[in-house]
Amino acid sequence: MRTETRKDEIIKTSAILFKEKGFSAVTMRDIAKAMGIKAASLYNHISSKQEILSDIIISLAEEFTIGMEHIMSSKSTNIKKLNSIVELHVNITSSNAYGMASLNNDWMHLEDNLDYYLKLRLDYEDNFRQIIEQGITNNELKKANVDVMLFSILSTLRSLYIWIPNKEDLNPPKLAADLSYVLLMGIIK
Amino acid sequence: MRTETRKDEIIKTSAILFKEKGFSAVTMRDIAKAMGIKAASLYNHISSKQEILSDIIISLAEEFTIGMEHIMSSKSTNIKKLNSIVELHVNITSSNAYGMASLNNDWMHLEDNLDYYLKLRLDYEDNFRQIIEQGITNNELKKANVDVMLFSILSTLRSLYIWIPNKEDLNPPKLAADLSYVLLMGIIK
DNA sequence: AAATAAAACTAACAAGTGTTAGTTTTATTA
DNA sequence: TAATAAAACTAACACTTGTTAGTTTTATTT
Repeated sequence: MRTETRKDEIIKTSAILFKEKGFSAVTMRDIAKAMGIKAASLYNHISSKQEILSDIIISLAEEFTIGMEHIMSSKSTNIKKLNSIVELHVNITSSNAYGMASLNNDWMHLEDNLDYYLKLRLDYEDNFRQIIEQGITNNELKKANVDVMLFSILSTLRSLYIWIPNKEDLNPPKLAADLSYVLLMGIIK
Repeated sequence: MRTETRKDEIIKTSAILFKEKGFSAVTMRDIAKAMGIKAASLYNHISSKQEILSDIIISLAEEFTIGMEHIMSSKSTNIKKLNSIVELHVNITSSNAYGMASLNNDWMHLEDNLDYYLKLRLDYEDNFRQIIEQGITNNELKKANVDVMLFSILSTLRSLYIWIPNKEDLNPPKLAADLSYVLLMGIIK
């Protein structure tokens, strides 16, 4: 179990601040103050403000990519795959809700890693769409507008970071189950 | 039909830039350059950068409030009310997708109007929740987790601004119908 | 205890920030 | 056409930004 470095603490603290005000509105002096040190001292551990953002976002994007690869290579029904995607989002978001805010809102401020991030995101969405399409082909899913289905589920999952920190008594498996139910079965009786 | 003032143009241009990079990352010089003038000239029409943001967000928030008031006072079924909410979001978002980005991502940078905005948002959510609860009471809706239902629908509707500008051939009534179907009926056959 | 490494500090920089004051140009009205 | 109003301009301000250089303090290792 890797012990937490000072750099990890900086990234964690930054993520909290980034979620509150966004990357651009948080200064190095804000981050330093939150850690009880001076801004210049941060540079003993990180090389730039940009690196902090990049670390937060890319590590999360790669977590999603790995999770999706597992799901794609599994031999389950498409509905079960959708359930797994919901679980993936709930799990990642509940262990790092602050970082998810940056992933969602500040990805455009990536510099060196912007193209890489965009590729990971596009691949993820393509896999997601494929699962839905196969679900329709296999008569598991309704023959409705694929893009609307994809957009609707994905935007709910992407917004989880707004919601999760407020649930004090968070039970990830239960939340995933409730969410899957509503997203897949709808709300009409 | 009110003709567009220079101030309106500034707000429109700003909203486009705010959507791209967020309020904090856009400078008065960026806005001016996009309009082909100098930053100082903006101040003949607006009193501060803050005022631009406030105008964008508050006018939209009030549109939603008015729309919700109409829906609440109508004597339709709760399912029809939910359909109307979907339409409300699709209509407002398709006529001002750029502004919706600020409403969603930059509300925390409001100063004088922050409390007012938060009150409008809270009232809106309370009305939305009430419709869902009454729908369950009346046996129109499934007896599932109310917060999950609310969160799931609302976060999809709030994310519409990301999606709508990409649909070149946008047909708002059809989009609203497709969305309502997926959100209310689910995707499982 | 001496030597080394880690992590903080102070001081400063060059560039960029929102905004103001005062002036000139352009468009509208009398 | 003269007077007025609208909208642009230049120049500058006080402050904040990310970051660097060089130094001192604190902690770890030999």
